Amino acid sequence: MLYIGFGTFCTSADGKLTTNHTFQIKNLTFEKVQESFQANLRDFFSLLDLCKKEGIEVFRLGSNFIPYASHSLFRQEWLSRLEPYLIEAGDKIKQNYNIRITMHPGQFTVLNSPKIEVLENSLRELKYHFWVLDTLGIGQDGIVIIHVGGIYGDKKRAIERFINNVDENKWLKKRLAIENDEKMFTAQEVLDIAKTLEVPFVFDLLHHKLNPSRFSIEEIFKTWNGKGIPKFHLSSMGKGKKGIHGEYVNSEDFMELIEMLKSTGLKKVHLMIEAKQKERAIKRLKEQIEIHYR
DNA sequence: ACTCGTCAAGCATCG
DNA sequence: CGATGCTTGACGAGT
Repeated sequence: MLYIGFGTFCTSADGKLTTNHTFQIKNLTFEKVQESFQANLRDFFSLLDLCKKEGIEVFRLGSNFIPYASHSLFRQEWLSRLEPYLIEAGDKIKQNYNIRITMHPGQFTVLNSPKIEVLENSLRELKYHFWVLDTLGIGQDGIVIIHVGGIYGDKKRAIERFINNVDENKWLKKRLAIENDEKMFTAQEVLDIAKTLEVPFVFDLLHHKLNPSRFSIEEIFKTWNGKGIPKFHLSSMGKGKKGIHGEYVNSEDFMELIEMLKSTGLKKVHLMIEAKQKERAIKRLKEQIEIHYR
């Protein structure tokens, strides 16, 4: 029997709670940073309460948790001033919640770019994400997920560059995880990279359907050694253009993923539900699954 | 009181 | 070669 723990991210379905409070860069001061951060921290705990109530086992913290933390105008001493709040928050999480915390930097984080400044910015962004999780005292299963990046006219070299850049920054391997995307790098290609680098591979079913390849599902599990319960992304197509996340998740898409996983004999997986209706989508899916299983 | 365009960042694709 | 989509909250300008 396969047990599934569900996950949600960043905000509540009603839009009232978010860990992405921010402001415009032209207004950057420590006071503005602290103001947004405190709002994010407050909503973070409300969201953790919501997860507890709904039986949600994974939460992805928004990248704007500390706005502009990797920007060149952001002073490093500001992080030290926020550190005590994060340590306190981390203790609270450990005491009161049993939840996995992960992060997922935006599309600007590109580790295989041929442009040195893009790579440097990406490393700074990842360093910030790692610092947040480290300071909160999050364990090894607190992964930071990114995509492989661009192709730049030569996919083979783009992959080599990704591998070299991670190898030259070994600290990345502590939390880095990589995901297949809907246009460029297929599940097969990302899985190969993950095996080479010994970082976990996060399989996204919707991306795989838009950008298909052949791969072994058993190989995915091996990449998770020591990095917690294998994590997958599930979403359904929204109306209109392809690639847009739907409001909810179809139980057909869920069943498709489960069929892939079932044969492997795995006991437990984490399923990040990427749907606009967030916890409501999880609730609805759980109700639909009950019907399927009975 | 509201709607609308703009904002740190990268990439590929489309016209 | 310039605009657009990915994604999302804040905010200032305009109505």
